[in-house]
Amino acid sequence: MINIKNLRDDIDTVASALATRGYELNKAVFIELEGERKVLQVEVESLQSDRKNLSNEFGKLKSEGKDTGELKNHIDEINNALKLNDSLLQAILEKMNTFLLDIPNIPHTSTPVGKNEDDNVVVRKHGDILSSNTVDHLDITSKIDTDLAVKLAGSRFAVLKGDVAKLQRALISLMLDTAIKNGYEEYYVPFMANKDSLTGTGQLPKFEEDLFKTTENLYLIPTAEVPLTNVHRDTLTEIGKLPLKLTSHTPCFRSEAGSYGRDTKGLIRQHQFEKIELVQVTHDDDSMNALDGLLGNAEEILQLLELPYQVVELCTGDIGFSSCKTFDIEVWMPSQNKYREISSCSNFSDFQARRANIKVKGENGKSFAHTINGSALAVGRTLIAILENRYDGSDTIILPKALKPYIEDLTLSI
RNA sequence: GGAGAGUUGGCUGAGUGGUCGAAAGCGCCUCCCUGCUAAGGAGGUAUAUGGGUAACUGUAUCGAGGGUUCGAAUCCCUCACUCUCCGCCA
Repeated sequence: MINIKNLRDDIDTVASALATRGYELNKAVFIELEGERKVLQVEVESLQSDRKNLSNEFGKLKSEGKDTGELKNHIDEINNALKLNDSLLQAILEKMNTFLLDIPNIPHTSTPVGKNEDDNVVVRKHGDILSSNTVDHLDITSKIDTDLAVKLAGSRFAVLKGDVAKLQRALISLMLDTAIKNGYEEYYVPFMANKDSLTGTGQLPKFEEDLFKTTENLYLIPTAEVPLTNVHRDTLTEIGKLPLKLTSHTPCFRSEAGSYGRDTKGLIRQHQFEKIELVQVTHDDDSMNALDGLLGNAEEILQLLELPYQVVELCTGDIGFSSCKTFDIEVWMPSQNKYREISSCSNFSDFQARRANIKVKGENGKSFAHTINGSALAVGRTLIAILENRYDGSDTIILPKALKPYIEDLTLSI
């Protein structure tokens, strides 16, 4: 949620910043709602004040045994006016809240201006593309079985078997241990989240259709960002204890509504996938620094796994709803002959903190924290990147040395 | 699933119709005292938000929502959550 004060103070600046990300702020609606709000709020509060004073007087008269009839009539009038104005005010406030919840974060000034992903900026490339493989991961190994998953659940699921299932487990361990080494505390969290949590991180109310909802009014988490960030919902943290660094491995569940026909084959886009998430809660001065650090933590995994990748700075038209600044990491996918997203690292500034009430206590009082997160990494995509980049036509794949502590035999049967 | 108890400020915890934004203690801040430390003394210390250039001042908030009442932390109803016991269960 953006700060309503920014809208009151300088709506034109906010509107033009939001326009760069393709959001058209309805200035007329805001100005009208704000004008009505002000008048009604002043009226309601003044009536409440009157009632309070007169009620005290009423109590006095009563205790002195004096007549209260006239006073009661007066109070009744005030109450009637109050009831009317208050219901009008509540309606306005609700409209205003809906209006505010719909507004995305304001892009950071450093975010390149652009319309869509074509305007994203490649920041750096790492690792040489050595593979000349053109074979897709499903054709490389029968140990990723999507037909079987259709029987068990439906499309956009996968069954992993034998060595490939074991590889996934090894990757998870490597990623978690690397995160812990980099100072993140490991969490095991619920894979379902309530409405408050999902509103806190920004998935609700606007993106409910992207989520799986259970019969118990809980939602399956679309990313560990949700539980990890909400660990600190409604908390006040001493500035000296920042940054808070959390990590968790969880499955992620996404309905992929509206992505029909995209990436229908293989592990790229699934209803369920494993991910290691990094989350940081920082002071507002420090969040861009922290984002760089977190991005480096994610890149480290790709370097350990010897996978070629590039870092892309997303433009204003492509950053997510809650983000003010995002770097994507894209890994080389030989069968597609292009880089594909394997991590997305974002600074949310105080957007989530404001929704989730995450505060910092410093020398100059209390302020909203800044939250940052990123994947390190999406495990399914990492797995197929390893298979595809290391496939040489034989019936085995030699795994990168970094996995040695987690898998006894680096020669994988496919 | 059955029965019961509970939800008050950063924390513990009092408070059954008005003078309660709320006792007390802890914690925290400032000052005093004491050669350090510990102990002691005085004062201060919730959040959100409106109006105002400001000084200042209004309002709301005792889990959430509704009701009764001139007036609700307090009475009534609904809901959420937490805990205990029983049952079931990995």
